[in-house]
Amino acid sequence: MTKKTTIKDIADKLEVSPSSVSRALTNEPGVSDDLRERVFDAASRLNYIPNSSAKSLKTSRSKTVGLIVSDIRNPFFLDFMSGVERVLFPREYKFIVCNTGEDRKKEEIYIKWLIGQGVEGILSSPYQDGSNENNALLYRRAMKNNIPVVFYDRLLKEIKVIDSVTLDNRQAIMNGVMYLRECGHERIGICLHRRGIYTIEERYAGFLKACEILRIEVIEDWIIDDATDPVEASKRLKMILGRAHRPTALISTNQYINELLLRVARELKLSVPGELSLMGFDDLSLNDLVDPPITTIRQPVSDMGKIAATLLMGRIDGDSVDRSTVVLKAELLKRESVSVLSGP
Amino acid sequence: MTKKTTIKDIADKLEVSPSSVSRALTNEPGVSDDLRERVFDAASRLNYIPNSSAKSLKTSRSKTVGLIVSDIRNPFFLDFMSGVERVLFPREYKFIVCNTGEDRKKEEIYIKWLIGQGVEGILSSPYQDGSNENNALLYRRAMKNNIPVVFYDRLLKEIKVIDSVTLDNRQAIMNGVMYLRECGHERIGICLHRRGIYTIEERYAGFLKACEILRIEVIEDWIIDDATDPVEASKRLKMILGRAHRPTALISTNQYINELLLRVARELKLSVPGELSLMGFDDLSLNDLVDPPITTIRQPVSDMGKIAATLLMGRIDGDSVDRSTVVLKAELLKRESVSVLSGP
DNA sequence: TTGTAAGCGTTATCAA
DNA sequence: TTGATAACGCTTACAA
Repeated sequence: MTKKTTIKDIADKLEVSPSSVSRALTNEPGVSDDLRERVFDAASRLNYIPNSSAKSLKTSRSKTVGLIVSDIRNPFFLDFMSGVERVLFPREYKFIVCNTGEDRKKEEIYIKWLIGQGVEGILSSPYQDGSNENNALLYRRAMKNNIPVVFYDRLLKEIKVIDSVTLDNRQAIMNGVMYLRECGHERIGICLHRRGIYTIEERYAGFLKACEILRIEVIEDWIIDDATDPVEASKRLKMILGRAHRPTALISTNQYINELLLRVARELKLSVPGELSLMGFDDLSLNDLVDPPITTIRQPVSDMGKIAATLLMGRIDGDSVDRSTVVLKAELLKRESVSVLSGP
Repeated sequence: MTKKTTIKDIADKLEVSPSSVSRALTNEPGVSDDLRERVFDAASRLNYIPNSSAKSLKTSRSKTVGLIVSDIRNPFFLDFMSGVERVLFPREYKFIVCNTGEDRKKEEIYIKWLIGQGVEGILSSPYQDGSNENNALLYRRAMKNNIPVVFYDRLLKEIKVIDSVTLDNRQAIMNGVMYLRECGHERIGICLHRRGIYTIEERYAGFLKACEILRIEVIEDWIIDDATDPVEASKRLKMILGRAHRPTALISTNQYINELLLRVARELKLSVPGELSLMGFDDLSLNDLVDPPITTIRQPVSDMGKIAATLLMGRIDGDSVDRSTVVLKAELLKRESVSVLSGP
């Protein structure tokens, strides 16, 4: 095991002072070209790698941001992260991924750790459960400590000072319901992933609103309000679909549910869309290779990532514009899992 | 903007020395229960968050590891990361995700940055292109600096001292080819994602080996050796499949290719598996909802993550056992995209 | 049990 | 243009 090279090693080797080496390395003015060159040369020969702990301790700038994700297994984050990375990397910012797994405590641990790490900003999809428990306090504290936060995908309603990028979830579902209505569907159910989560609540609200406008009767029983346990959710779904009076169309609220719905339909040997229409949420490229290709509400996820990262970079650069709340539009990909009903 | 609370603030408030506060906070012995309690109390009232830069500068332990991934958009990493996270989080280790996007230069930048960050270990799926360019030197340097490295998914052949977890890629493809042979297929093509990549080369070698053993003729023309550009690859595939003498079965080497193959078959209106059999690689849960459900070679990805992380933790704890090279077995999920050919 | 002081690797201020 | 020195926030001998 060799010791790591430090500025001091370079200084000793060149018989100059550490401060000159530092100046040379950071491209500060006030170093002769000759010395600068010799420093760079020695640095590369000695395999010098700057110690970011020391650097960030001294300058309190770490070129690092935190990315808090609610569930890393959700394909959503693949696209989101790649959007984020595309804006961060060219600016030499790195990001630390923190997976909270929808656990408030974990989120808390991570926020504190990120602040302690000296990140210059935080991108977060915050957690909030049915009982309104959340980490608003911690996000406020980060802001107070001059660490800008940008929320993406989800909001914390009580915080009115944090930039955000979200989807127009209500409108997205409303468009979906309207499309179903156009296709003749009046018996519509919805499968919510989990109550309390911002996006899910918004999507649910959009559903209710659309039903109201279109005078579609909302059947309590056709609303699955928790699909975190797929086995339980399947059971309920099967019960609902097993009855004579059953929905002709089901709306999903994320990619997990898309699959769940499809599987249940298969198990029940219900033909899709013949006997049951399905509308998905979140598009995976496989969704149109599925049997049948699923009509899906698609979010511009990668754009969301780029915008969130861009907002954050702006704040780090000291933009003092008003709070930005970007709301993106969803797109309805009409494929074949929704049937056109002829008569009533 | 408020200033962050430091140990010194707590010390001042309590009128004790910073060292006592430090001892209390880190649960070191030699502090009275009374003082410890008061310290914790003050820390929480002052919203104290330890500064990890200072801590890691001093102790050179950061409780952080680096995770280098070759392409963050590959669903593989979802499962892999969640496996990693499951072993790291309980041990209070965090991980920094570095996406190299199959770019040697980016990988280099990240490795250096990780070392500079003071990570205690690195999990990496290293890049190596056709011309054998890679960052072996840097990984060696990390090891020399006492930063253990564990390779997963891919290896660098010239490095014989680094722990690894990989799939038995050759056997995986060999089993696939054997299965095709059992089903009566003798005209088999393969679509490689990109030459030079360790896993792809291994899978290709497995293919050749199986063909040799089973006396299957290898038709050069039926080997797509670069599918990084899907448009180009589609064209070639269409040419091959458009001819009278064409393969009856095609093997894929990752999830991207699975989709590509399926799409091409659709465009050509070739029925699968009637006119063309398809064997996928890497399983996505959607693969069995696709039309037709795809027979797929599945890797135990999440296990790979757990094992890689466990090996790394072991090294960090100072295990000085010999190099571990864990090789995992793939599983062949027989679904419906492979037909059984009756006669010749 | 508590305090003092040095030092981790940098950068920034000031003086030479 | 260069060098000495202090400081960032923390830990850790060692002394009290």
